[in-house]
Amino acid sequence: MKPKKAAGKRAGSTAKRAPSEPSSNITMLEVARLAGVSAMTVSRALKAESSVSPATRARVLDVVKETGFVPDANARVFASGRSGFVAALIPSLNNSNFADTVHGMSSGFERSGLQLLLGDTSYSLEREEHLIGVLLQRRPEAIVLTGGMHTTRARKMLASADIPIVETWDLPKTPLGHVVGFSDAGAGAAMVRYLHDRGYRRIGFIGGSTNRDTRGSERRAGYVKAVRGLGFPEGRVITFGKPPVSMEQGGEALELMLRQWPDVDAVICVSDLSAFGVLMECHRRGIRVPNQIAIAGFGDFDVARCSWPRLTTTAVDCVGIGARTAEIVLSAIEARGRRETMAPATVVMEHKVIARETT
Amino acid sequence: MKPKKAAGKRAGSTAKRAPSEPSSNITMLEVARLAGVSAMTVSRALKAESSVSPATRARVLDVVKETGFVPDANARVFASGRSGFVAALIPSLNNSNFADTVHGMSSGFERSGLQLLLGDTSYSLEREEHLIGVLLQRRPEAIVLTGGMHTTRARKMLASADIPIVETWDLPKTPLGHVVGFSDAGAGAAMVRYLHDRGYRRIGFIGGSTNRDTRGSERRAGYVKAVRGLGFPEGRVITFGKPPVSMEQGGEALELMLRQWPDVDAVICVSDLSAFGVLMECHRRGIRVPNQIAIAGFGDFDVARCSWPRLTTTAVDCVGIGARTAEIVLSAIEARGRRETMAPATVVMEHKVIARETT
DNA sequence: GGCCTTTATGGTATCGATCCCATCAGCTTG
DNA sequence: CAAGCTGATGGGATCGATACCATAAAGGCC
Repeated sequence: MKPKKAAGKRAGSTAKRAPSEPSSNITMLEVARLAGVSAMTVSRALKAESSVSPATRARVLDVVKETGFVPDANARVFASGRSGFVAALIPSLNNSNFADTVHGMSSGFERSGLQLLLGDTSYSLEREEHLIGVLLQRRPEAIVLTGGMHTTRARKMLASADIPIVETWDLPKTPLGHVVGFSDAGAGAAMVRYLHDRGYRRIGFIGGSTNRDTRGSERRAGYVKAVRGLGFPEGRVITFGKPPVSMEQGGEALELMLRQWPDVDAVICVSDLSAFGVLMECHRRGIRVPNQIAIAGFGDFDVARCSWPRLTTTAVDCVGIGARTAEIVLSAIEARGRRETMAPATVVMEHKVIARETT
Repeated sequence: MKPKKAAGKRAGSTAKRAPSEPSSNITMLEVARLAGVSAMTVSRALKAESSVSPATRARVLDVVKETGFVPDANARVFASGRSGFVAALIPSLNNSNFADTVHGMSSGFERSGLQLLLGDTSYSLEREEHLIGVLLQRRPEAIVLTGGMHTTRARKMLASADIPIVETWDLPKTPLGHVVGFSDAGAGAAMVRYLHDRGYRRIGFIGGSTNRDTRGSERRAGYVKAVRGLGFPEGRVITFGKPPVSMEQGGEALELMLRQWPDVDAVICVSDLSAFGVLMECHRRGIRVPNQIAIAGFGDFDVARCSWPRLTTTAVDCVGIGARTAEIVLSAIEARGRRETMAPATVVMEHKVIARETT
């Protein structure tokens, strides 16, 4: 009744497996048997740099090819203690900026064999907390977060997970670990200064109505501070819609802006998407851009580079954020392999105003 | 020397673990010991619907909370034979249409506890093949592909994996399993007919220069066939750039189109992105849209809905593709749980022309 | 040629949770 | 009140690959 491991036929054990067990039941032991070696040797033959004689390796790889054996990563993880996963949480997959960062990361992990385990928080801290709980069960070797705002429980879970953490896009005041980000407030302020230099004086801001998007709120805060610094006591801020603010909402926000401050001569938008919405709405209303109103966005999306007229925006190296994050994760994991702990790194990325035709 | 499982102190075993082993070493057995029950009871207490007395469950959950115990999904997978993963391969994360489909899927899986394991093929069949090999090692319970084109080796791997397969977005002639897609050729043809009905006669097509994007090629094929059907022997096709064709490339393609066929009165673009590029280029050149040239896109991206003038396009329910795919995957997995095999399903989604201001 | 080092390989325990089966207490039922 | 049933719980085996250690074989050196 008890098929021990030495048994050649393993079919008997399938009766005890879960219903979803695939019928193709080729294991490393089976491959080993067919190649006339031990399971250990098969394991080594499948690793690139381990010590197996060329003849043995060839024989094993032949059998692997014949049988179509695919090693079970779950068993590997279980035995080796290394999951090969890096968990990454982003506010939205459907955002070119974050997609670029994901791309930068995944390119960076390509050679190391690490695999991204993605989670989409929909800009919600509760969803982030939930996803952290779920993803940590997979025992990722590191975790990458977007932003520096997290629930208390999330922070607790992250702390006890005891893995390298990278917070991206923001520059949190009390980082959980490593940081690769930039100053949104600085970006907001820089755009105000740029517009002021170009002669604009009645500068408004259009953004989301809640603080769900902390990066957007920071940009707004930077705007407000800069405007005050220039001697205009009051910011002309229109907050509209739940983040992320869409193109359409940008157009609607312009309506509100013009009603409240008809004399506005420049509008900074929380992202290029809303800026584009504003621009198109201006076309519809026959408002000349930039003569009557100047428009600036954020993010240097394709649509900003290609619109007519081309949108002035703030560019951040989104792919670079991902690439730097991957580098840090790799170093941290490597350090851990040497039983060392990598000192928390903070990488501040640049943001720069890209002056185009709308200002 | 051999600490058997009955031993209370488990610290001795850590010396044998891999270097990356987290120091927080709380296992289910540890929780069980602290709660004064068996590991099995802890396991049951953590599952919602299993038979544990309320008192015991409460005691166990208390200990879980205190210790911050996070169950190891890898061990669970290993013991239960169910990975809880569904692998999904998409051509590009940085595409609103595919991101929508991913969103539809992940919403559909939300309640079942299945987790998406995403791979980005960059429109490359070789990368797809590679990713299939990598992802299958994680023993996903189902795999979702985009399109019906796959390498021979990929097909072989998928067949021997013996899990439910869903091909999305296309309608492959020889499906690997289930299908949730629509007819790109039909969409291309429908747009030609629509433009013809509106009185346009010299209709051109702008798309990518290779067949990497099979969906784009299908749309083009549908266009060519429809144009011939209307009695115009030659299509006016500009192929430009490697897919996915960007906004900027759309503008450049217009240049080529006008040089080769200056009399073109309508342009169908392989996607809204290139259509938008064409539209903006028209603005730059002072070409009136739709009076001098009509423009149609594909995909009903935000930018089409919001541009000035608004872009005529073909809408497909991208989120719906994901949602239906999730339903099918869930049914197939459930059927497999009953040791049945679900008959291959084919869901044909609708596509419809959204007439707007550019035509 | 004997001794030591290096290389190739096998044996065995092990990771942590779950499955199957056994058991036992407390109830119901005729 | 015995027999049968249901619900709660524990025991032990198990999933598949890898770490560690042992050992055999091959080669180098004086």
